[in-house]
Amino acid sequence: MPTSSPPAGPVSPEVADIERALTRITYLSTRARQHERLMGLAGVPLDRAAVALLRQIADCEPQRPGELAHRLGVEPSHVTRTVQQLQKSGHVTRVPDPDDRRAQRIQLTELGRDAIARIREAGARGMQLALADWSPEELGRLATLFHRMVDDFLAYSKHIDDDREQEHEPTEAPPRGH
Amino acid sequence: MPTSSPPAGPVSPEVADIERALTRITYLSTRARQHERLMGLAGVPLDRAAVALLRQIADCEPQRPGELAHRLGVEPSHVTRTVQQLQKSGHVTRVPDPDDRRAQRIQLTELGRDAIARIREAGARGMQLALADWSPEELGRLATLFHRMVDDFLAYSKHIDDDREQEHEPTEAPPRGH
DNA sequence: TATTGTTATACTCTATAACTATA
DNA sequence: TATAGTTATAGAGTATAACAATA
Repeated sequence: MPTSSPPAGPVSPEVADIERALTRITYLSTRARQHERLMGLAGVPLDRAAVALLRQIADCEPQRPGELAHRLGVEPSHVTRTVQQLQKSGHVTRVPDPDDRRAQRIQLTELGRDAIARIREAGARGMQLALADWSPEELGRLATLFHRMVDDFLAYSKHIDDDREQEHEPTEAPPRGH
Repeated sequence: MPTSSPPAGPVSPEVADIERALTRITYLSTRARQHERLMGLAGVPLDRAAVALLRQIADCEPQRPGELAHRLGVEPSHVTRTVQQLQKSGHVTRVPDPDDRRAQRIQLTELGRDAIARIREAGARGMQLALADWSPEELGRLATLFHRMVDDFLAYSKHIDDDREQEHEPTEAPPRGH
């Protein structure tokens, strides 16, 4: 089994460019300073872990902890911990899962809903200022392309995970090819 | 001095959309699992902190530790620590700064140069696969817009920092306009 | 027995504070 | 005295491992 797969073909310069830009902005935007600035603007005192989780909950609630962990790409124990904090601070509540008594679904409170709205608003407002020179058409094009890129990344990532799962599971059907 | 600044105007839906997509991909791409996968593909055993620093060094070498810290948005002590690791592992060396004997500039070794090339290649290759359906024109448009977005973010961020500095420093010249 | 979630623990990454050396 | 860097320390964020409860 070849561990370090050999180069398989050239990479387009555009993609290489995107890769650099994305890693750069990714690192910068996850620094503590940046986070503090955002929390200051939003008037919300939450740490980074809590914000990431709260965003995910807001996207589709009520959700089970396991589902949240999966979507965020973190371990379930981390979700447990962070949910407990958010519960103490009054940003989320738990409601029993009608289908499975092992689980409890996580739901935003009014405070949590308000917090996430402020955070998103503050973040978007900062971007708006940074991109003040852009025409509405340019912004629209970027939004469309970027959104599509993220969707494709997520789909590809899911695809990879499924493949990896198959490798470890006993194959039910005989493997064909490859 | 108003601490929680009141809403100052509407945010365009496009920008709000970009903000969501960016934070999502940002969080996911900085998870440990994702990093391990990348290192596996690249055949390079480096932790996240080391990779971030190595990328920055590769962008413009040789650089002083303070400059690296500034560009990465981290504290100088973190750079010190990470450079020491990279030096032990043979990815960077230090050369005396001719202009300032307090500092030593950081430079990639052959191993370091190779490592960063592999990492970038592996990252870009993964993206290429995820975006396999895109036409070259679409990729080009995204690359252009995205690159410009990142540049504008950096410029805006610098602008903010400068303003903050001025607030704390005694003004030397009388402030004119704004 | 398998799945879901939690508790306990440890490790990685990064910041803060105190210190050193040169400017 | 101010600046650049380092050392020492601590904290936040997240993973791993062991466990409990329900399916």
